[in-house]
Amino acid sequence: MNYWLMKTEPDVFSIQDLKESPKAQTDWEGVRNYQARNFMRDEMKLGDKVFIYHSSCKNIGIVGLAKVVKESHPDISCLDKNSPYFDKISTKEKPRWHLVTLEWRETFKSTITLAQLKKSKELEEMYLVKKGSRLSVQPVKKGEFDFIYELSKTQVD
DNA sequence: GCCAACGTTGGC
DNA sequence: GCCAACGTTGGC
Repeated sequence: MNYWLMKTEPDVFSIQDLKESPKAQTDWEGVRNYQARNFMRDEMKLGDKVFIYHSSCKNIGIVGLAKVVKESHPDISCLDKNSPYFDKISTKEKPRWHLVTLEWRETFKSTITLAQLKKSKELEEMYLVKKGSRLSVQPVKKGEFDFIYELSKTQVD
């Protein structure tokens, strides 16, 4: 079992949108960064747990939990001329981009804010809180996952 | 809206 | 293979 964190801009696709998707599942399309793609293509496995993180918004932070319900398959939005994620280099035979399918598990009672994560001694080594970290798909260590998940259960609004 | 940090592109 | 120019991310 591996643990991950995936960023999304809630104005584009929020955890509520995930929850309200058919079967509460969605193909995580639009990732256009090789390192992030490689995590999805090569390392994310069925049943892995994924923190959902809202970025570029009013209330930045981890908002809930999802799990991987389908491993790597092509991100066909890269072939769609009308998609904002269109990529002219990709072909049907060789799509450059791959994704996984996520299923909503829970939405935390309140957002675990980035500021809160940064203040936690236990998370000093977490990739997310390091300067200059921009990866939209990133691994989370088990200890970090457990600590944050515990926070989600104990904190009140 | 600003800007630091990072990634990508393309000329040489 | 280097690196300058440009584009993007994302917190503030």
